[in-house]
Amino acid sequence: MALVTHQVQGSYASPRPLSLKKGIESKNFLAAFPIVKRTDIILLKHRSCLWFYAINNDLTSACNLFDETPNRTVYLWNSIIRAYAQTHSFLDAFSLFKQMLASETKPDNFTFACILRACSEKLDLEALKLVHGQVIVSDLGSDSITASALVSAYSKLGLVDDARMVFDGLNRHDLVLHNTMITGYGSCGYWEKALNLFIIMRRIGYQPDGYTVVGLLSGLTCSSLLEIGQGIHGYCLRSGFDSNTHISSVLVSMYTRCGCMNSAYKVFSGLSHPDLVTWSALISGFSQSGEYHNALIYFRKLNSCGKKPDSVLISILLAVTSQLVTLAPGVELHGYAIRHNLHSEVMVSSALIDMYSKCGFLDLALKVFDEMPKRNIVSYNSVIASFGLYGLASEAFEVFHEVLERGLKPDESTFTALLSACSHGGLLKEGRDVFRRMRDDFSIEANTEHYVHFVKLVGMAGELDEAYEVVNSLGEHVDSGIWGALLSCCDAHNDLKMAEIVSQRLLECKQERISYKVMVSNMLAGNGRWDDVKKLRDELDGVGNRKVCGVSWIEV
DNA sequence: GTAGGGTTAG
Repeated sequence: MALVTHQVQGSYASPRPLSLKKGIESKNFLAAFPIVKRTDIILLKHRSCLWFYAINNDLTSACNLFDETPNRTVYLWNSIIRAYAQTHSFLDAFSLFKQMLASETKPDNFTFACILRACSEKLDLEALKLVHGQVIVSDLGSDSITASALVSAYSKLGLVDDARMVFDGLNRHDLVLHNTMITGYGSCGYWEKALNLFIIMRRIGYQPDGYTVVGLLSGLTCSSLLEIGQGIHGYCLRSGFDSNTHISSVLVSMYTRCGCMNSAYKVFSGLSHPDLVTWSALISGFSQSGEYHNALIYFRKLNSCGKKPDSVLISILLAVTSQLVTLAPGVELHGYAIRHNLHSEVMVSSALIDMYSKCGFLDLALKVFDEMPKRNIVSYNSVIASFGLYGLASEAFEVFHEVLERGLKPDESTFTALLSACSHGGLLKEGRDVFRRMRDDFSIEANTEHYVHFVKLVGMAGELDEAYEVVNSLGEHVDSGIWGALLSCCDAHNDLKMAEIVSQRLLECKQERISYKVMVSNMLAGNGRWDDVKKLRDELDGVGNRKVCGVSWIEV
């Protein structure tokens, strides 16, 4: 009772009992008990019962027992805080932590580890900084358990430099700290830094374990890093890690990202008992490499093994069905999600919005969006993209304003969706404004997709010189897709002169593509420049691409 | 105290 009457301070509410996600069956209770040999039976009884209640979805009893315990040890505080944190009742966990700070019992390194994890899971940087301050006040800044929790928390919030500062502030680094820092680098995309730290770790004499290889593998995201991934895979085989499903899933995922589906499949088929995550990694791999039918085939195989999809796999499959523009399986998945109470999960709903809008049912997509109990930036992005897809740019902007009103932070995809909407809707002024605000107000640097949409927007509006200047300002290493966008604008406006300039630039950048040549060839033909068409035809002949030479080829 | 699959971006 007393626990519920604790003061509400700041935004932290009083703890309330909630069900635990992963309860342990009662029958395992006795087997899991430690052997009792010593004195403080009452305390031990409280401690054990509290633990028993906590793991059996009975936080009310756990709370009551906690309140009744006269001398609350650190262990007891940690147990109850952990119980709330594990059910994602973060406000309750924080509230208890504050009460603990005010009590006679001071938090130890395990309390901080638990509360720091809660900060990162809640993506609460403000709380993380406050707790970090408390760590220093408590003189636990050099403790390896607290430090690894800090490194992990900062990394999960994308603040890998802050994580490194914590790491560097320690005199001695154990294996877990190295692993945590390597994982931080890997998950933030700094594969080189991860490898450098790995090399240092090896020099010190640490033997890499499963956590180390997972951390390293997670940083390998493109085909140029395939060789490094293969090297790490070799190490896994030599170390006998290949039967570990965690590591296998990461290997499948790494090979997929590196564009090597054959190797991904080999890793998967080498497992005698792949679990749901490994199956999902494979199916996602097929989806990402455009093998949508294989994705569905392996989903059926998974079903025949008696395994049932969870919300992640449903989201993957919905993305597959939206790519295939096949409504029926998408609706079936929606039904399955409803029956298993997964339809309200943000990830599933966002994938449903995308699926319905791509299959031509914007109204159903909006219905899913309206009924979502919780939304995040991805769900907003999905609905902005949906409006854009249907040419409803002003509606897309309305949703964008709602994002800002709700205090959500727009990301790269938000601006891709908005610029795409402007491009489809021909909103030149608004598009220019968004492109500027993205950098000035939201500190997001334009990526290839942003430029493709922006160049198309400006170019299609007839401002070809401006569009050219935008692409030209990007220098030599500009993605050919951006030049391609400009070329299609030249085609739309039949500006052959500009198209030839663009072709020349593509040639200089060694980024010529057959499709671009075909486009220029068609434009030349349209303008009666048959000699130039023939020249292009000969070039294409030379590389065996005569068949792709489009309309102009037939007319020649 | 550290690890797996992830929905949006034509």
